[in-house]
Parts: sequence; structure tokens; C-alpha cells
Amino acid sequence: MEKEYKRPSVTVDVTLFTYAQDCLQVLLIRRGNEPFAGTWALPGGFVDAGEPLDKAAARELSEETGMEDVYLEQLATFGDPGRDPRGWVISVAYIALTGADAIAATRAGDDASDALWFDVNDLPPLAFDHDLILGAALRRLRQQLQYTALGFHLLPKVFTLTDLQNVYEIVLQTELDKRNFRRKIQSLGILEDTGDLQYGDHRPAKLYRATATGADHEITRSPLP
Amino acid sequence: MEKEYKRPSVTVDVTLFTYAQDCLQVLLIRRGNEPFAGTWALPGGFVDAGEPLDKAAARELSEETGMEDVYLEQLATFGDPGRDPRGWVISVAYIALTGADAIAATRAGDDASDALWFDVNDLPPLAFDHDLILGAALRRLRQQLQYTALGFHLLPKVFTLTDLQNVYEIVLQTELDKRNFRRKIQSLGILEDTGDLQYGDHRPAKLYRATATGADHEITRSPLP
DNA sequence: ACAAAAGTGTTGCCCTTACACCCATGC
DNA sequence: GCATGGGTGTAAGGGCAACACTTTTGT
Repeated sequence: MEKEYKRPSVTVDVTLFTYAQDCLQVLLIRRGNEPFAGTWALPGGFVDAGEPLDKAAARELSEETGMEDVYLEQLATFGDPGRDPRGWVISVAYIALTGADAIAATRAGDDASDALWFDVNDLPPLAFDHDLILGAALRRLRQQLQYTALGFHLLPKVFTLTDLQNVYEIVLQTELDKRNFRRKIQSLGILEDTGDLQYGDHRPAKLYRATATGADHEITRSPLP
Repeated sequence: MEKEYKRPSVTVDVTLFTYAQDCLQVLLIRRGNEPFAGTWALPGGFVDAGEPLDKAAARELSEETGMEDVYLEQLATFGDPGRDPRGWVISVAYIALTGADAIAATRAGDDASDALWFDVNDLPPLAFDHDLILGAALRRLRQQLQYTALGFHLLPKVFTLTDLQNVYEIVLQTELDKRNFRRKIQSLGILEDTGDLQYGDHRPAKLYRATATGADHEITRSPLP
């Protein structure tokens, strides 16, 4: 055979989460071009010929928002007809996590007129089927945090246990017991005491960092906590 | 902008599992065409223009193997350069589960010269990066069975508890306690006694079927068992 | 009657959960 | 010295894991 098949355009779209101001936030871009010019969308864009998908996701994120070195994970691929008015466009969606310290770097990129963080509970209307993608990303994030210790990716490299607990509480929408949470997290052995303290209004808190050793993908057999 | 982007070809590839002869089996197709003519590959093929990805996966499976109504779930998308010698080809991989009763229907389809079931522990060399895809599918299947009750999808519509336990033991590569396994599965409330019995060499076994009610995607909070 | 697989309950243990007080700092 | 969040231990309960025998059929 080797007959000619019609080819779709392929994009990557990235749902980038962070934890800031006591809420879970997503980075959105206000589109500068048609279609959907002026409406908010997930950062993303066309994959270059022969470019690995992971690279494309990282590149688009970097180009459109200036974010680098975030935790990236493939989520799913969306290809329903009609999802893009330009025609047949398939999108490989990624989920990304970053610490709020990095968001200062956030800036609007070349082909986007604006970039802003939104509370996941207060989102504007989104372009394309990005509400669908974002919903899937959120479900995945919740599921991940329920069984893994990846939550620290939403925090700066160095953080307190209270910060980490807040992340879990906000994302999972539950209240957690402080002592149980700490016991559990520490029993996983993925945190390292930096020896530093965070001074604030009251008693200083110990600062931790995630140990490099397989900190990714670690799994807890039972829901935390 | 709206400049022209180069477009990849997009395929779907399906890793179809079943449980038969006390082992976990995968359906492979011997390729009739170049590239990799004569070597084994996952069933799959090009997505039609504007076709939903799920539909494409089901269609390819049906066309190449005659299988219908299998459990299908998107796995991941593979797009590394060099994975297909024909050029830039992105593959959306699916995982599929079916009962061994349906495999009688298996037959070679139009553009494939042969279809055969292989023990996952005794696989031939595969075309493209299909070993990679199959590995990912296997890991996902194991993970799914560890936390969910989807195992029955690898069995005929009606099955015994011993069958189901065998599935879990083979897939998860562990021995399970009969009583604990039965208690756990039955506590999930997703099985229904058909009232029929399976007569064999010895004491007949009760036959069960999965209840329609959300039998899919049900989750157990702790590993079974 | 005997061989072989089906089916069934109980107990110990560990992990999870619930809970209250002292500590260190800033003001 | 007082207000505020940081940090810690223990006891009760529920779920998991380990364990052996009876039942039913075919031969």
C-alpha cells in the first residue's frame, strides 16, 4: 500500500500548576491570534517536525511563559473532531508542576499577549477544549497526590512541612491531621532536613528539600495520609 | 501568524491483552508491508482524518483482528524521532483487554498477513518501538490490577472466582490467599452470581459476571489483596 | 472410596486515625 | 508576657494477612 494519508496538525498543551496564596493555580495565556484571540488558553503550540513531544512541551512552556525546569508529565492526547476550528488538530496534553518561587519569571512570550495565574476554582472561559483538558489535568493531579509524594513539586525547592500539608489539603480538598501527615511523609524518607530555618512571625519552621533519590514517582501504598 | 507547520502522520497502536492457557497473552500482527515486513507488531494503523482517536483504535483492532467490543483505554503517546523509518510518525497507544472466549474470532485482516497470541514472557522481536509501547502497557496493566478490579476484562463474560484469582496472580506475579482474595473482591460489590455452575473434573464452581454498574474504573483504596 | 478443586471463619498484628499539650520566636 | 504557628506521642479501632478444614463432584 503506502497510500497517502491525510495528516493532522499536532500541538502540545501544558497545564502548569502551582501553589500560591493558599490556592492551587493554573497558568493561562491570553491568545493573541485567531482563533479565540483574546480568550484564555493553556500554554502550548505546534510541535516541530521530528521534535520529541516532551521537548516540545518544555519548549512551548519556556517560549510562552519563561518557565524552565518544571516537573513535566504526559497526561493524555485529545483528538476529537471539532476541538479546533482550524481543522484537524490533535493535542498531546501535559501536566506540569512548579514552585511559586519560579513564577516571578512568568512573562508573556512572543506569540501570546499575556500570561496570568488563575485560581482553579475561579477560571475564565477557555479556548478550544481546554476546559476539558484542564479538568483531566486536575483529576490526574488529585489522584497523583492521593497516592504519591509528588506534592512538593508545587513548592519551592525548600519548604516547610506546614507548606507541604497545605498543598495536600488544598489540592485534595480535605483537612489533614498535622501529626499523622508529618509521620507519614517523613516515613517515606524522601525529605531531607536542610538544617535551615524559616523565620517568620512566630516560631521558626524547619526547612526541607526533596531528596534527589527517586523522589519522582515514589508511591505510597495507601492514600496519604 | 498562521504560518504553515509541518504535520506528522498519526497512528494508533493497540496492546490487546487476554488471559489464556495460564498466561497473559498479547495479540501481535505479522506485518505484510514495509517497513518491517514479516516482523511482528502491535495491531494499529493510521488515524482517518477527523476520526476520534478512540474510534480509530477500535476500528484498527476490528479491521486487523476481527475483535469487537473490547475494553479500551488510552495509554500514552509516543513521538520520538526515529521511531518510524518512514519519517515523522506519532503513535497514540491504547491498552485493550478481552476475554479468551473472544479470541476464536481472531483472524488476520486485510493489510496484515497473520495475527497470533503471544505469551508476554516469550515475545518475538517487534517492529518500530513497539517493545517500548508494550512494556509501558504491561506496566500500566499491572498498576491497574493492583488498585482496581478491572481484571475481569481479561476473562469471558462469565467466570469463576478461581479464574479471576489466577488472572491477578499471573499478571501481578504474586501468589494470593484464596480466602482473602474472595473476601476482597466480593466486598467491592461488582460481581454478580449468575446462578449457573461450571462443571469440570471436580466440584463445580459458581459462575459470576461483572455487574454493569460502574464496573469500569472502580477503585480499591488499598492494593488487592 | 478417593482424588482434586471449591468453598468457608477466626485471630493477631500493623497501620490508620483521633486527640492535646509544650515550644520557640516576634512583638 | 502573650499571641501565634511549630513541633511532638499515645491509645483505640479497623483492615490486612496468615492459617486448615469441610464440601462437592468425577472417576
